[in-house]
Amino acid sequence: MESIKKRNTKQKATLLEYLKSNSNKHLTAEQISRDLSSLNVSQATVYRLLNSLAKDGKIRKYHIEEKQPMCFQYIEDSCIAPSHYHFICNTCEKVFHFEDKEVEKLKDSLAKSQDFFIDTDKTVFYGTCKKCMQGGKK
Amino acid sequence: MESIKKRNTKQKATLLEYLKSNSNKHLTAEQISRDLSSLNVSQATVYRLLNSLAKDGKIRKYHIEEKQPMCFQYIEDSCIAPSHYHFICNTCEKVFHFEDKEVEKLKDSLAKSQDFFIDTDKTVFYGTCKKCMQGGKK
DNA sequence: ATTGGTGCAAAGCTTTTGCAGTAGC
DNA sequence: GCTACTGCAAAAGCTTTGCACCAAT
Repeated sequence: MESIKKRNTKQKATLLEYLKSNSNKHLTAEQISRDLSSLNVSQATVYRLLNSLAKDGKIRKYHIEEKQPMCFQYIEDSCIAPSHYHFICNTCEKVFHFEDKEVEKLKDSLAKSQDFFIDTDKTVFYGTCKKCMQGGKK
Repeated sequence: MESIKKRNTKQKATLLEYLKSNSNKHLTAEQISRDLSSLNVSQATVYRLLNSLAKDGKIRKYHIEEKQPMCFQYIEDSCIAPSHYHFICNTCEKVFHFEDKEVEKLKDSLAKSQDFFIDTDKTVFYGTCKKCMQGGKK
């Protein structure tokens, strides 16, 4: 099935390098495109590459609450069994990293009872962080 | 702050009735608009009402598939704690609904250890379903 | 030399908005 | 009678796509 041979282009290399060095951020396609336009990567190519990489599991593609645009983030090569998970606060939109053994339990439970194999690297938890819960802003 | 007095219009009543009788489904704005067009509710009004109701917490607004359109669902007056969660298979992209007590445990655990209050309505689990796991990926 | 990738601009889709008319209170 | 709400259509915002050219293998 994997008959289509992919080529290594400068644009792809540029994008990957950019994503790797910004792997701690959540970037929109528009943001990425803006930053790469000076490096000779067109907007259309950015979109095409992002979709392609997401399909290959090289980057993560997701929505951050309410806002329309998709966000992308590079997935580290090394972490096959990620030791941490992601949580995004709906209010302040900050991204938190956490570790919790209950996540693994949930994973096992679902594998048994539902036959779902959760990819915790792609799953992002949404909710409210302590600060926003207390501050109680909009 | 709540100084703006809201009016009860026929359009709003029509939409709410429609959403209530379809509270088990995940509806896109486009779908809703299509169904209500014959009942004299315009598309613009549907969008305005959906946003308004979501802001008031009467309905739930979220992205389910990777695809663009937002989905909406009526929030039952009685049930504050929804009983099911969502899981999307990365391979076949189907959406699954499931119930699992471990999710609640995880929620409690994180509330205690991390001070994160997970909104399981908005959190979508990603992974691979049984069928795709067996069938081998595309 | 093949043929996948790229750039450009146009098209596509979903959602929002300006404005004038309408209807709720 | 106010003025929030609605309908219409136009506009906006994000993403995809057709086509001709370019470049990786």
